[in-house]
Amino acid sequence: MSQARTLNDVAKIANVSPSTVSRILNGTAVVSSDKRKSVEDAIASLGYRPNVMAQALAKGRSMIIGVVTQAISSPFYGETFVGIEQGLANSGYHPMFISGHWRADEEREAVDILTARRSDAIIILGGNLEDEYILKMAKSLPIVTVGRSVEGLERQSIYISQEDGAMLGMRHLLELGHRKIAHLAGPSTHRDSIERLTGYKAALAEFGIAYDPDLVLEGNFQERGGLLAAELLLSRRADFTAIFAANDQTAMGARLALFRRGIRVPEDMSLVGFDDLFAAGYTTPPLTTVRQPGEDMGAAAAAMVLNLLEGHLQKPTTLTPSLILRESTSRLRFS
Amino acid sequence: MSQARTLNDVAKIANVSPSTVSRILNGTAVVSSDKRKSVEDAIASLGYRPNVMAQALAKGRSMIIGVVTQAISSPFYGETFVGIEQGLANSGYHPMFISGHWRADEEREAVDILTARRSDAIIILGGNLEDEYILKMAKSLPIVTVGRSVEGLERQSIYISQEDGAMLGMRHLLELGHRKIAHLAGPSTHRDSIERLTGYKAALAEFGIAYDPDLVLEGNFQERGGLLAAELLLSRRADFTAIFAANDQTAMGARLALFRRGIRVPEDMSLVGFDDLFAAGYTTPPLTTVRQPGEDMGAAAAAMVLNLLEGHLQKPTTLTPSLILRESTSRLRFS
DNA sequence: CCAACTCTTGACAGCGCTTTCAACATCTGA
DNA sequence: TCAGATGTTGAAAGCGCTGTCAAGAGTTGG
Repeated sequence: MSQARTLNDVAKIANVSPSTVSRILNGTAVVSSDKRKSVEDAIASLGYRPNVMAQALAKGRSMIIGVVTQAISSPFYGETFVGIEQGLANSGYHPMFISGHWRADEEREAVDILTARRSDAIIILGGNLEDEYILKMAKSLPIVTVGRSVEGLERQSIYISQEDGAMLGMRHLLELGHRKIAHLAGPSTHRDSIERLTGYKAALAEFGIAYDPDLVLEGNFQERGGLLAAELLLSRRADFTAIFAANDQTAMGARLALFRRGIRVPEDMSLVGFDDLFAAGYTTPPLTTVRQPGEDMGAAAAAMVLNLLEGHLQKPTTLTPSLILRESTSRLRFS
Repeated sequence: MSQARTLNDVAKIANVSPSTVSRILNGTAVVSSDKRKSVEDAIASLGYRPNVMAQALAKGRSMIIGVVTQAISSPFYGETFVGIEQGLANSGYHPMFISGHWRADEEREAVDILTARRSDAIIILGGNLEDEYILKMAKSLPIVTVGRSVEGLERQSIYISQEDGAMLGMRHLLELGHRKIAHLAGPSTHRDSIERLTGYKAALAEFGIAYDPDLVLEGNFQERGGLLAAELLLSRRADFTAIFAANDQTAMGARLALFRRGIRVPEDMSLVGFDDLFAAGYTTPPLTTVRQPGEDMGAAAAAMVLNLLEGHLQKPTTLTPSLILRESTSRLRFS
C-alpha cells in the first residue's frame, strides 16, 4: 500500500512553502506564475490529490450533505437520489445516504452518523422523525425536508400536496363514471397515506358520494401489501368498479390480484396508482397514475441546501402533482 | 449555529487530560473507574460526539467504503446496495455511493472523489473501468468488484456466471419445446450482455439448434430498449415462440410490445427475463426469470471488504444464478 | 532619494483527535 | 524495608491542511 502524497511533499519538490501550495490549490491569493508552474508540475508528477478529510478539519466544513432516506433501494426515492446527485454535481459537496427504514430510532441513528461526520447539511426524505427533533437540529445545521413538512420549517422543505394528488386521481375515476371506488391505502401511521386518504374522501364528497369505510383497506406501500389487500377486498365484495391505490407499488400488487381472478383491467376494473414510478409505464396495461416528480424534488432539495449553505433562505418550494393518463382506466360501462 | 463540543471540552469538564478521554472512547487502555465515570458524565451532559473527520486524520482511516456504482436508482443494484449497507452495519464503516453511469470517465472521476476522501476500500459494481486501472488501484487500496471480474484480481470479486444463468433460462425454454427463441440482448459493449449472449448460443448448440443472428436484437438493459427491440423484431417476423430477454427490464419492455399487438403471454409467446428484480414477481403475468441474488452479492462484497481490511484474503466468492419459475412461459403448442 | 505602499511569500498556530513516551503512584515479594 | 514490577495518567508531537501575520522585495510619487 503506497503512501498517498501530501501537500508537504508537493511543497518540497516545488521548492515553495506549503502555504503557497495551498494558495494555488484554493485560489486564495495571487501567486507568481513561475512558482505556480513548478507547483503544478510537482502536483502532476506526484499525482497528488488533496486529502479532503484534512481540508475538512482545517476549514471546518466536511463537504458532505447527509441524506437520511428510508430505503436505499426504494424505487420512488431512487429518482429523488438522482435529482440530489445531479443538483449537487460540481458543487464540491457530495451526498452520503443513510437509510432509516421508516423507523424513528433508525432515522435518529442515521442523523447521528451524519453529524458525527460533521455533514454540512442534511436532507431528510420522508420518515417518522419527530418535528421537535428536526427543529432542534435545524438550529445548528441547514436542513431540508422532502416529502414531509415540519411546522416552523416550511421554508426549508420541498413539498407536494398529497391530497391534491389524490383528488386528481379520484376525479379522473369519478369523471369516468365510477361511483364505487375502493382505496388501497398506505400504512395509517404514514402522513402521506393519511393525506391521500383525505384526498380520496374529499373527491368523493365533491361528487356527492358517501364515504364507505368498507371500501378502504390498508396496505403497506409495497406490492405485497397491495396484493393482499386487493385479494381480501375481492373476497368480500364485488360491487366496486375501480381501485385507487395509495401508490404504484400497491397498484401493481392489486393488478396481480385482479389477474389471478381473471378480472380485466381496464375493462372490468379501472386502476389508478400514485407516484408514477418509471415502471408504471410498463405494466400491463400501462398504469394511469398521479405523478410526483421525484427527480425534480431531489434537484430542488439540492438547490435549496446549496442556497442555505450560502445563507440564503428561499421561498418554500412547492411542486405539483399531475395526472398521467395511460391505459388502466376506462369509462364505466353498464353491464 | 451552535459549536459542536470537542474532546477537549469533555476533558476540561471531567478534569482529566484529553488523552484519557480518548482512551475511554477507544478502549485503548485501562482507566480508573472514577475518571471513567466523570468522563462519561461529561460526555452525556455535553452531548459530545467525536468528530469522525478528526479521528480519520489522526488514525489515517476514514472509515468510508467507497462504492462506485452505475446508477443510484438502478433496481438491480439497489438490492446490492441493501446488501452492502447491511453487511457494513455495526462495523463502523459507512458506504459512500458515487455513480459512474456506465462511462469509464465518470467512473474514474467517482474513484477520484472517493480516494480524495481517503476511502479505506472501494467496491466497484459493474462498469467499464479498464482492468489495468483497477489493478493499479488495487495495489494501494483494498478493492472488491461485483458483477465483473478483473484478471489477476479474482480473489477480490463477487462473481456470478452470466453464461450459466443464460443457459438456465434457455434450457427451460428449450425443454418446453421452443425452438425459435429470440434474444433481446443488452448493449454489446457490456460484458454481462456478451456473456449472456454466449449462454444463449451455448444452450442452442446443446439442443442442436442453429444460431440465427436475425433472432437477436440489441437493447439497452432498459424497458424502453426492450420495447423498441421487440417491436422491431415483431415487425420483421412472427415465427418465433419465445423471447429470452437480457434482463428483467428488457423483458418488461418486450411485454408491453406484445401487449400492444395482442400477443398473449405465455399462450402465444413465452418470455424469460434475467435478474429477478423485485418487480418481476408482479408483472402480468408474473415473470419467469433467472435470479441473481443482488442482496447476497452486496452482503458478500461487504464481508469481503471487511476481511480485506483486516488483511485476510478469502477464496473467490462465487454465487450461482437460479431459475425462478413463474407464469410467463408455457409448453410450446402446435397451432 | 526616501517614505509609503503594494505584492508575494514563508513561518506558525491550530482544526480535533490519537499515540508515544515518560512520570508518578502503587503494589509485590524477598 | 526497598528494588523492581505494574498500573494509571498527562504532556507533547503529529495527522494534512488552512489562514493569519509579518517580513522582504519591488513600486510609486512627491
